[in-house]
Amino acid sequence: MTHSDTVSRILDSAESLFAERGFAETSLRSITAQAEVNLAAVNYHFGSKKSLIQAVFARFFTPFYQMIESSLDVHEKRYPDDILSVEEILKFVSRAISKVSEGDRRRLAIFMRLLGLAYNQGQGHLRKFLQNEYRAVSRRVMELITKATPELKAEERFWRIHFMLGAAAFTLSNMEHLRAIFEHDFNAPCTEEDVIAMLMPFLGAGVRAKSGL
Amino acid sequence: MTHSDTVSRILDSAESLFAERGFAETSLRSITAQAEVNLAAVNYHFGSKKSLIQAVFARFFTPFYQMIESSLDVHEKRYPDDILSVEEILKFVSRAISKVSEGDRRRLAIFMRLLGLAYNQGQGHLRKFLQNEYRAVSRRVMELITKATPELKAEERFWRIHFMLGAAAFTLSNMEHLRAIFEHDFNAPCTEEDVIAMLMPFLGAGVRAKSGL
DNA sequence: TCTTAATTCAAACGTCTGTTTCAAACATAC
DNA sequence: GTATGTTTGAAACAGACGTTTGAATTAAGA
Repeated sequence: MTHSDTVSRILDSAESLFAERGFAETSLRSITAQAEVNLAAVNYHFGSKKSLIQAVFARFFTPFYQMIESSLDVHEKRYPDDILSVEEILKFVSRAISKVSEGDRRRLAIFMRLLGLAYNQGQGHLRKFLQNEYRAVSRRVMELITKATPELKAEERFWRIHFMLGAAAFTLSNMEHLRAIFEHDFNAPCTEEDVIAMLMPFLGAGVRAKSGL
Repeated sequence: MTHSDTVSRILDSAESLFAERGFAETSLRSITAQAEVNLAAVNYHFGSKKSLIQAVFARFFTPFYQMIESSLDVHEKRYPDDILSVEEILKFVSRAISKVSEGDRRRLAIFMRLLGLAYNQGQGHLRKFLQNEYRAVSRRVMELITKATPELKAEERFWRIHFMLGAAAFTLSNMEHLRAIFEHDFNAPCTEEDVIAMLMPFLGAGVRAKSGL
């Protein structure tokens, strides 16, 4: 068993258990048991539980943000001065998410669940960590949205961006529960892609709503 | 110190600490310390930590749902057969929230934070508890929304209701953080009422968006 | 006032937590 | 093969946790 094998086995187990139970509710012992590695391996390779949590996020978010960056670069090179619509911007984001979680169906749900947890657990440590770590990309997306919604006052745009983030994070992070309820109520299947396809026009119409001020 | 005094002191402390840190991250010792009561009082009066958590929610949600129920009753008696718009339905809900948290500014934030946590912590125990406990009222609101959006297919309405719930729960439960960011970025004050006023048209436009199917 | 029940209190219980220790096993280079 | 640095392993650590106990205190009714 090579070094990186142990590390990634820990990350795999931590990722799924964190998404399933939350951070405080997941013990290092349950992680190392599922990963079939020694308990001490976590502190040896990551230093602490806190650092492990950050490492789990970094493994998710770094390729995600890189994907957005590069696809935006490609687009801007091909169509300079093109102004994207909100829906098109969201498409870039959702495509990046799909690419990152490619192959493993479960990873999309995990990704979103972790995003939701980052905002709701641990007194905001994770939120601050992510904000500092990926400031550049979020700035860039924010500026694109600003260009896409010139009619909005900056203050109102700020809030609407967070309304969008909230609707997306909440829905997608509870995707599994909600889909179960849906399939029970309607006796019909419903894929993640279906939900995302319905989410887009909701968000688009929301940001373009007549001002409430 | 009478019986109910100890009980409500525990509930007060638990409420604010849960909202601040989450459930697993809040110990009974920190709750009883802040409440200035004995540690054993929690298990004596509530039986367990789990029951205490449910009691905290019940104290919040019972008057909240009763407020909605009664105000809807009044309205339907005065204007039978009146079909409410989505915005009007949301007004009923938000007014009920305001009434319940009347007096204490902090309670609105706590209320929402708890709602967000209920969906994101503890493997969904709380979500199920709330769903079972307050099934009647949520059904009633759902039916009103159905009447308000006859053009939507039932499946799409299901998801849009949850998109709304998500945007509201996420935004309002992170209200304190978001307001801090806002006031830093814009050097301008921003009240809870301002945010809610901006949230309404966003949600209204979202549910009325052209179908994405 | 005496009795009885309800409540508070300090202390302890057993269990689980993240972390540390240090020897054993491993890999790598000379 | 020996020496060196890296990784694993079993065990133990100290501390925090929710819960229980049983005696002390308070409140209430007859």
